[in-house]
Amino acid sequence: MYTQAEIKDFILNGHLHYVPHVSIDCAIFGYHGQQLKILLIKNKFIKGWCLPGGYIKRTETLVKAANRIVKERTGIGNLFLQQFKTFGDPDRAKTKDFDEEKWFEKTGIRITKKNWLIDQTISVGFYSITDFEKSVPKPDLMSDECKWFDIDHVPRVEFDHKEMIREALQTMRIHLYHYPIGYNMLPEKFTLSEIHCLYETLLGKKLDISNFPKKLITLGLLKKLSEKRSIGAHRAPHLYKFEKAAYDKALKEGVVLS
Amino acid sequence: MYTQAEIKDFILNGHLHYVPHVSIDCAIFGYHGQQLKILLIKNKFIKGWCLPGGYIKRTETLVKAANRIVKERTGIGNLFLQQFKTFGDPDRAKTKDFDEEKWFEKTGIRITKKNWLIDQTISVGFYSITDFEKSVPKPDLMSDECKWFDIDHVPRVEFDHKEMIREALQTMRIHLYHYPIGYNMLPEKFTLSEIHCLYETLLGKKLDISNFPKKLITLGLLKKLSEKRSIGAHRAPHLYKFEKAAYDKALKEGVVLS
DNA sequence: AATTTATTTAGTAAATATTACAAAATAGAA
DNA sequence: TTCTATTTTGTAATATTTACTAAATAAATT
Repeated sequence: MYTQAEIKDFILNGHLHYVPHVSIDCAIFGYHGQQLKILLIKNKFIKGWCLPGGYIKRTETLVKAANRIVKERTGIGNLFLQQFKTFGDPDRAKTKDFDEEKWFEKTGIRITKKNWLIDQTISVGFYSITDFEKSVPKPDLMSDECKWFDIDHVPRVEFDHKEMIREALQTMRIHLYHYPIGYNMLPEKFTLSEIHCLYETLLGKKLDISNFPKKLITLGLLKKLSEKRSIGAHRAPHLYKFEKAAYDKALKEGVVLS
Repeated sequence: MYTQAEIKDFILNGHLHYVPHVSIDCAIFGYHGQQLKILLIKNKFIKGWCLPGGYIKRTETLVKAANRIVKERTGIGNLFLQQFKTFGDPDRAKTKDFDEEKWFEKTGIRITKKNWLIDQTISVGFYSITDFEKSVPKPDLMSDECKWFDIDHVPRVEFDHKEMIREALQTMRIHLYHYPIGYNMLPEKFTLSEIHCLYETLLGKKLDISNFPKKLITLGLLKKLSEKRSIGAHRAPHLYKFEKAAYDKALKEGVVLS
């Protein structure tokens, strides 16, 4: 929990430690098995849900700030992170549902028009991907809930966050098509089934189980290990790992996966 | 020309009209024939060249601000514009070469640490593409030159603008691969040679003259017109235009061109 | 120890797409 | 009419993708 003194200091003096007028919002995608989810938080003072977000410390790079925000919400550090778009419409943060009385009750402060939090803010959107089973969602200073929603059943979200989710998903899928993103989302050693399942979940479509790995192998991205994983009463799958050199080259120069 | 009074007002009161801490930088690509160029400006007070940039008016959307900036530098409005990345390293705007004396001489102001222009700024990068022959480059308030450079012979640039140029080019080429960008850069009616040449210039590589148009035609993106264009002592090429419906669908859903 | 089960993996034929090149078409100039 | 430069169509060779089949095999069951 955050103390009222902490909250008060953030509201009154935050602009000394953070860059005003700029925020970061994170579309944190979670997958597990065949389900793709997104992490949302419920702000205490407005009705709808929001993407987790925050401000940028004056000493931080953008990606470091995004990392911090994602770690605070999920408990997981050093996740794969990518910018997808920056949002800056003058009226993007308008809402009719701000509960002024509740704000005063919780913070003890009547916010003024001069406060740094009130002025127009431009938000840099990042997306990240993680196995949601490994996360421990935690609300932030201004919210009282933080949880995963199926990507097909997102509740009403505030501000321009619906557009953000759409753009994040679209960019993530284009990236997935061009770059071997998997490195950041699979354990060091994994089976062909696991990477196949990951791609199906993220892309939201079926990929032929027999043909899918061939592309990756043809491109030299995967290295077959002699180890196998024994799970269940059936042929044990080989373990693979990414071939670092080919992987980095593909990340840098781009490839085309299906 | 800008008067000293105008410059003074911008320095002292700009934060009332513009969103502080956020700027826009534009990688304006120009093509003509087989040459790809980029528009740079020479700031009066620092040594290297820079991407054209500016601040966002408090009433503007990001894309509207970018449009204004591009129009002010090139004379051309409503160009094709796309965000490519936002840059926010805390030390991104550091330079050793700021000429303080010259600044004072030109503006009559000793800039203080409290001035809105001095504080940390996060910059949203946009790229655009145009036929450079149609442009009339014009320096801005703080610069005395504005001109086109061959993409392979960019001079020393300041700040993180070298990285910006690299990122802009890379994003533009990925977009070109996924979306039929041509609509915004060709006259309404054009020949197959013209669109072929545009793609070769932007991608920086040769595309088979015979095979290239087949893809576009197969995808139903082009509509053959009965008109022809007579240029020179050889077979006159047919004119084509984009098939609006298929084009919009491709823009929305993405396709794969080569 | 043989059989069954579930799944991985290799293999392949057919369909499709790409590439490289050749040839035909044609508008205007000579 | 012939020549020139370029557009446009055609095609054979090659490569890739797709859909499907069959073999392999680890563990469970009989």
